[in-house]
Amino acid sequence: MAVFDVKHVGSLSPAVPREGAGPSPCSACEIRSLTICAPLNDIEQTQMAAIVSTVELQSGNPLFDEGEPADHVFNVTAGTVKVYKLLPDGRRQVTGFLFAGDFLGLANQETYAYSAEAVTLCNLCRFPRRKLENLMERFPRVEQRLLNIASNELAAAQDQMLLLGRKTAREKIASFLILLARRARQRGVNDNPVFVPMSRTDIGDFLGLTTETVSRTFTQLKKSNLIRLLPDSKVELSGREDLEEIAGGF
Amino acid sequence: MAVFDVKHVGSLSPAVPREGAGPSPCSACEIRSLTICAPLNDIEQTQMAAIVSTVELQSGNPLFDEGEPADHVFNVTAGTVKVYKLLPDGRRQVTGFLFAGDFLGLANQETYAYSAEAVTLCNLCRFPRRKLENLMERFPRVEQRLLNIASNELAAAQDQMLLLGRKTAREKIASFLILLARRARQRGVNDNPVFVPMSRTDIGDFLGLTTETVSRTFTQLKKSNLIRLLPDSKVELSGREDLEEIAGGF
DNA sequence: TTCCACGATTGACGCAGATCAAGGACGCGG
DNA sequence: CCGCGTCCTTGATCTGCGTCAATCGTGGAA
Repeated sequence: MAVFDVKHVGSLSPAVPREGAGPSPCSACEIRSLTICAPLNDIEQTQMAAIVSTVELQSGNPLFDEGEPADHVFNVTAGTVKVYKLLPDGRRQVTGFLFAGDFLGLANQETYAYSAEAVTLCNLCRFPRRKLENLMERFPRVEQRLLNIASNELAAAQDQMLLLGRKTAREKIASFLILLARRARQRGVNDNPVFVPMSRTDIGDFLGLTTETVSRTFTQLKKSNLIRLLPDSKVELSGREDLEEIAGGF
Repeated sequence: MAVFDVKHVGSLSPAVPREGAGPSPCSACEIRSLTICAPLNDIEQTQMAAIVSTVELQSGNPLFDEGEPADHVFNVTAGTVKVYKLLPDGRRQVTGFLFAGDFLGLANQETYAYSAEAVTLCNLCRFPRRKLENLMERFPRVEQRLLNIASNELAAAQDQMLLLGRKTAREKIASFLILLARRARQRGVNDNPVFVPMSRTDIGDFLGLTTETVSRTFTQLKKSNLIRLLPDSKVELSGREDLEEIAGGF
């Protein structure tokens, strides 16, 4: 059973003809500067468009699971995705949340090293890995971009290790809120109040805490007048300076 | 004050002439297959040799500190290096231990995102970052190799997040010993008993534990007859199967 | 509107690992 | 050979967070 819909948008793809004969939708992509496509010129972009399809994923549905053949890589264009790893007994570690512009699926083994699942309704661009690799041989700038992305992710992973290994629950939650705000700002989205679409359980699994501790810590920060919990999963960072301080200057 | 010695070994470097007129020392490099130099042909290797210098670093000395201009990248050729990040109050998270063949210094900001320090007496190859970047433009295989390395590090970082966020002290220590053994085997080094050159404090800072807990957990594994502590920082993995089981199949 | 299911919150209690505090082992310099 | 510093180990105690258990709030279905 397919849990997501796929549309082929590439001009070379016969599957689902797009309307009209205009330029590929990629040329109108509003978040291109955030994506793997950022460094492409018009000609290169056309060739990328030829191998891309789009995926819509309902909240809670898996994109892929750890251990599956890593046949595709993705770029999130809308919504929020979580990626996570599991221990044999079911303990979960969310290793990241991905937003519009973020890339995922990088794997140099033949299988995905982690699972990915939609936190909200999502749209993604999907690239067959083989075809993207061929394209990279011809367009080294894509490879450079990918290396750049990987370097950034590595730096973020190290920050996260510092958080997981050495920060208290209060520091973890403060860091998390500041992180979400920064990522929102990067995307040009309102960063205060910040949109927090994921559940307490997901937040706990990201920060190495339980849902109860996440909830209690939110309450505690609320009582300290550092945050306010607003409707629609929004959190106002009332004391952003203090939160940054608590987060430990990362 | 310089805390490490540098020798220029490149044939184009006038600094310290090497003996004789033979091929560059890189051609005799015994661990090339593990390094960034693995994919190079003879011509490319000569050009890499032209920009490399070697560094010897005494145990305990810093290679670079977080925040310094990231002017060089390195390949460890002998010994063990630790990389770590600090919180403002001094809490430390060791994000990795590096052995012969491992690459470090990748940064797309202008400064290092972490500090690096010798755990044992070390030898490293040092490449000026600018020059390596120029070389990468001409030899895409180096860039591919670097992307490959970054992907591997990313996968390792995700494993480590799972460990830090969700494993118990016993599981962490078991995972750590198995990790060291696997890395030793990769290098073609004896993996049982495994050489554990780093201090209990360093291990604790890597696993998100205190030195006391590390020590107690070693004792506990010893009493369970899963390991034996041998002289010269060696640990025999007497119950390797069980350790793998405890580690949680990573 | 009511009912139901699921996530969030709060409380009571327990425990894994941190903290505080002594020793012990070992290597190194004199 | 001794003295000293550093790292390791072990013990006693403490505590932050996990666990277990209700209860609350909310949104969607009928």
